[in-house]
Amino acid sequence: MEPYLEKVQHHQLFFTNLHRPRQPGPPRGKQGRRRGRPRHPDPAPAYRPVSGWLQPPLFEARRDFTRFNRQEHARLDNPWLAWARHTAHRLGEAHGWPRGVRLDVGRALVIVLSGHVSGEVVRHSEIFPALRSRGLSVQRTVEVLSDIGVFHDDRTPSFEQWLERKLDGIAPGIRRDVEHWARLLHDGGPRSQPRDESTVWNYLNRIRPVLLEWSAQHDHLREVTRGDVLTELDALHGSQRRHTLIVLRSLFGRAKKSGTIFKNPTSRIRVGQHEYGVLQPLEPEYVNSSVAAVTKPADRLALALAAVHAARSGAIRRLQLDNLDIGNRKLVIDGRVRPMDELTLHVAREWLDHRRRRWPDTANLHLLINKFTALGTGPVSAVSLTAPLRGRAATLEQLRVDRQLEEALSHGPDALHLAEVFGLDEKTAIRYANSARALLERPLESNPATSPGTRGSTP
DNA sequence: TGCTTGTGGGTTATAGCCTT
DNA sequence: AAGGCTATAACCCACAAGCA
Repeated sequence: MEPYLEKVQHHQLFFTNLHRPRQPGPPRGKQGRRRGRPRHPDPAPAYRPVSGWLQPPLFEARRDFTRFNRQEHARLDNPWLAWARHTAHRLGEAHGWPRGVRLDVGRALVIVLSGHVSGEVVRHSEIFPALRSRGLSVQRTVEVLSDIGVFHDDRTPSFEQWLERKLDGIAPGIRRDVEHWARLLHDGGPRSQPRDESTVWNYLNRIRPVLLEWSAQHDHLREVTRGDVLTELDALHGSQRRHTLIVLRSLFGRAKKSGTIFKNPTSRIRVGQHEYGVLQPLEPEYVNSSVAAVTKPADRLALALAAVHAARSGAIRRLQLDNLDIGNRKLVIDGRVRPMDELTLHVAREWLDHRRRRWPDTANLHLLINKFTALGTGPVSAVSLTAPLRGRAATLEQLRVDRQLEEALSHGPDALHLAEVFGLDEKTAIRYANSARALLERPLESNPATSPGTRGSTP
């Protein structure tokens, strides 16, 4: 055993009792949350907390690691540094960090921990400028520091910064209720589940123009009348109107519950049923253009999964290695077992070969990984999956819709069959079946303007 | 070991559609 | 009716690779 390990193990005991962060914090909704990254300007980078926070000791001066000089300041015998290097080695092995990353983390730890003494914590704001200017990975270093329990994350959560920006300009009396409502949506409460962050973004963005307008006329939500709400709604159409009403209902419902308003001005205003158009099949040339656009093994596999198995991009990202059973030619997508066809089998083999060659040591169990996620254990981001088909008519989602429609057309418009094959909700399956029926009745009529395939793009 | 650099891919914000 | 998911664009970070 290397000499420093003995010291270090002593410290480990000390540490586990005193400084190791508590178990991961309260459950916050769905898995696969993204960890935000610092955003410029540097001094107050944003992030989303993932686990318990350590409180920093009071009155501790902020250190300036940017002046660190290896010759002058390195103290390689510091036991904390030794323990951290040992931990980095362990984490690196476990996650298959490439040589470059391991060396970088090693250098970063020397900078941060050479002068470290017991009881101190290392703040994100202290190390970020020093490591960034030297091109060292802040994220991997933070992983090691967190593991040995000396890291304090002092970044402001990105949600807070976002909320502050969005509440700006709203009259104080209204703002109080809106802020309370938004926080409750985000964090959850005694009788309220925490919502997905994107839901909160959507909600507040949707009604912000309305709130700004009301801020000019009213001081408090209490003064908003049913007439005010109707006026706002009259200016909107379609899904804009639907959503605005739904969100206002959510806001006023909360305000009523907490007693800040007496009467809910949105009650008994009908949202109305959403009219769905007939789903249109994709033109073959759109599909061909997308197929031609994907050249990398991972993208080809994603395309096959969407186009053949009607998998949603979220489901593709979540796929684990053991969801793929090459031997038995089976595939498990979101819990549904599907037989694997020739094409999928082929691109899957291609990808697995590539994956093995490029990241032989990765500890990530997800089927699809990239150079970032190979170092950790999370899924790839949504963007990385959808980017190759950006700007094309046949996106992953469109290919998926097309596949389901095709099944309905070739197998007959049978909702039960669709629900079974693709695991669709009954209502959704009926919608596909209806579209198929409409298309079968008038197969020659096709209007590209209403086709979902043309959404957001100019072919 | 340390420095520079190109770029693949990540984050954020927003609108619209899909699912339950 | 409510909530969640996806596509997209702008912006920019982190990694890999090359070199000294």
